[in-house]
Amino acid sequence: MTRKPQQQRAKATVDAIVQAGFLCLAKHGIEGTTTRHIADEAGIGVGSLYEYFANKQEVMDAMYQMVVADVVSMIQPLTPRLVKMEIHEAVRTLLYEFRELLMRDDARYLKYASQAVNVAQRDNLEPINKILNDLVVQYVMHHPEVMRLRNLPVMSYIIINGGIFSVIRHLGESAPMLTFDQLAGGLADMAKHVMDGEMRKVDNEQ
Amino acid sequence: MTRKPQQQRAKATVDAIVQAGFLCLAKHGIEGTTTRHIADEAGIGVGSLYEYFANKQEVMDAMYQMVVADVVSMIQPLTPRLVKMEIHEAVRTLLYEFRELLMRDDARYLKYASQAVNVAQRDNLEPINKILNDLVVQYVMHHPEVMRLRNLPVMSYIIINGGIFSVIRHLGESAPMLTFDQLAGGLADMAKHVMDGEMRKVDNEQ
Amino acid sequence: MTRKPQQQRAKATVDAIVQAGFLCLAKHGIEGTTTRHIADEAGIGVGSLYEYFANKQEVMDAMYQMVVADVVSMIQPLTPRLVKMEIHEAVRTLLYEFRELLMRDDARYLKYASQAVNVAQRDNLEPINKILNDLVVQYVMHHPEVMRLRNLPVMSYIIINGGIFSVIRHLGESAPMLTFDQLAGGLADMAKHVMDGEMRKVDNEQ
Amino acid sequence: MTRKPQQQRAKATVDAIVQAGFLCLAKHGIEGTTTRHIADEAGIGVGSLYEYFANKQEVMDAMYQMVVADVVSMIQPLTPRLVKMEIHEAVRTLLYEFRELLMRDDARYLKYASQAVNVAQRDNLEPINKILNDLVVQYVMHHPEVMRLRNLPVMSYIIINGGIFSVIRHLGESAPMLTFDQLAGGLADMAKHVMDGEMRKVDNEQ
DNA sequence: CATGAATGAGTATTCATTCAT
DNA sequence: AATGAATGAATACTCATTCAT
Repeated sequence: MTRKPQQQRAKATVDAIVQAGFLCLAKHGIEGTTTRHIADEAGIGVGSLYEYFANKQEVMDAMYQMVVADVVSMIQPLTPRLVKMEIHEAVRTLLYEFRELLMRDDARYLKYASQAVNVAQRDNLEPINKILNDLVVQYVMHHPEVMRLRNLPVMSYIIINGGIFSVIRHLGESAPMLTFDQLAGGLADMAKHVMDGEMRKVDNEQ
Repeated sequence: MTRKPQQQRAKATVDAIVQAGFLCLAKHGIEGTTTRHIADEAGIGVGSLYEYFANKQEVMDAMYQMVVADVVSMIQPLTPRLVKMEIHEAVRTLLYEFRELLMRDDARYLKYASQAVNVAQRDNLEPINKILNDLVVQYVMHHPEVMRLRNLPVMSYIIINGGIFSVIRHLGESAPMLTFDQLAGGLADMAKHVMDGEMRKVDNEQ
Repeated sequence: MTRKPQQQRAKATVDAIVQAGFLCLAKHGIEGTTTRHIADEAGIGVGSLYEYFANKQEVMDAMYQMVVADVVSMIQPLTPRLVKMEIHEAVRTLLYEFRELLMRDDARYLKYASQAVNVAQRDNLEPINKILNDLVVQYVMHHPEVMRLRNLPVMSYIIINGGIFSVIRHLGESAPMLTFDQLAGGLADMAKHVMDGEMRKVDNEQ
Repeated sequence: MTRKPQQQRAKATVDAIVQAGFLCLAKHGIEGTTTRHIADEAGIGVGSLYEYFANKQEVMDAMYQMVVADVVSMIQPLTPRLVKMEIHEAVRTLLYEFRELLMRDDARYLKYASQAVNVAQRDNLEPINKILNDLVVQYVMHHPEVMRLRNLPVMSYIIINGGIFSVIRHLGESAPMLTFDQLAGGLADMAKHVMDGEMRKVDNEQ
């Protein structure tokens, strides 16, 4: 029977397990990670793991929640600053922060993301989508001229998804042909060009 | 010891196994796919599978080879036509063909791509990278004005990777908020904007 | 990952597995012995076997170690008495003790020895060789006249190896033409004759 | 259905299979030898193997028969010469011939003997026992004084079995401490000593 | 006669999960 | 609360044997 951790010690244990989960994933890959690995890495017995998580999947889920939460809490405090920036700088800033998050703690999250199966399937990327949408919305509110673009949702979708994947792929490359700065700059340029181009298109239509 | 299929019957068996591999992957997911599943689906005994493939991974590899080969042989004959098109139309055309390939046979390849772990890691996406590079190179040769862009490699990288992932993600969504046409159009627009924008930038620099 | 048995219960399990190993070898022969046989015979689940032994071979190795240890701890306490005996009696005594060990627990060790492949190859019969050499050395020290024999190493080799194999072979015969007493007496006589004969030879050479 | 080889070609095939059996045993060991290995080595298809042998065991049996036959046909023509020799020389000669047989064809028979499980059990070593008994009987007939020994059967048993095993063990040692010549000489000396000693005993008893 | 393709019962081994202490 | 011992269903893979061609 899973218990809600009520004491201080219990909370620490739960956390240790999730941390251990990331470490194991990085070490042994997703298929090579066993509950025993995780328990050992967390410095507890297997039995104890099952005191706090009903099964292995729940540990994975907790890891996922943590990734999502951390992405959200990276973007949230950043938003006020981002929305005031010009698009080019905003994109670059966000990407650099994103990279920092992915590389933190021995690239824990990058490795997680690279391993994570079914990326395409998960419909519960929602919180991240939501915060990104918020960001877009607020950005638009600070830059009223953008509001005229009809294509905004499509373009956001592409830039966001394409950007995320390009960065993950790039960071995982053993012999990258581009520097990260080139990539970030390129994505930022692209966003700028798209905005300018779309704007111009709207102007011409009228 | 793996045997090379010498008789007609044997060739058919090998093929049936790879086909069954795709089916099983779609049905049970990558972790849920067992050698017995594959053998059953192929209508053969487990032993027969091992007559032609040294282990499970080799079946997976054969599937991968087939995907790569099919992508290549989709793009190759298309190239002459694409290079003559204007960028916007070229991108849209390519994306529609790509979708057709992904959705073929009950979305066999789409499901494969969605499942494929470590997509980011695989450095042996090479044949596909190569054919896409060829396409870019030939496109440039037919559109000399593009040659002036310094940013070409970066932009190709982003559009290609971002585009592939956006499409896969979109096709896998159960409740997409965009139509495929919107997505393809968006990517095409984006490519156009980037080209125009970069061009303008180069012009201004001079 | 193999675990070291820490609790009392675990130690008993490890022992039960090794015991079961001998039983299975006797019942099904070396090729017919499966890990499941052993686990069943030990009254445990297969998984438990693998908690303490990395693989089947390790169980076999543990059995081997036990045989070696038991042979050694049969001879060791016997040595002081043997070295004081006359050669004929010493050989007979040792052989009878050896038989007792081989026949113990339903001839567990005899059956093991009969099955043991590559007996000839194993260079790690060492502990047994060592204790036997010790025995010879100590025997010589108590019987200084023997020291004159040049041939000692050769003769020991022959008597020891030939004796061991003759006894194993004899005990395994379904319809032996000799009694064990005849065999043991014969080996003892032989040792005596060899000693006397070699001694005489040395005398004549001088 | 197994067929008796009636044609010339068929006989050659049967022989090739048995030869291949020895080769495989030497290469892969007894547990690593598969019917496919044997068929491949013999240069035929698996199916063909089963045309001549009902199952794998029959191939092994044929190998065994061949070993036995070869041992017998080594000793048989040698017997007339051996019986005329003095005991010491007879033993040495026989052992050297035995070694030659064991080492022939890349130590094929030695490896077979080292691998052969259950050596001790097989009661059908008979043909070899018989020819050796014949040898002893004929030897006695040529050396009438030996007939007085009561212990003859026991001593033969020990010398023969002990001798065979000592030689096999010695030839298989990677770092032997004795030369073969020392071993053979030692066994010959031993036989001589035993005969002399027993003779003397009989003399004293009278 | 010859073959090699097909087979599937059988084997070693793993690992998430349970539970007695 | 914590643990580690026990478990057994599940999995990848092997190989003697059969049989259609």
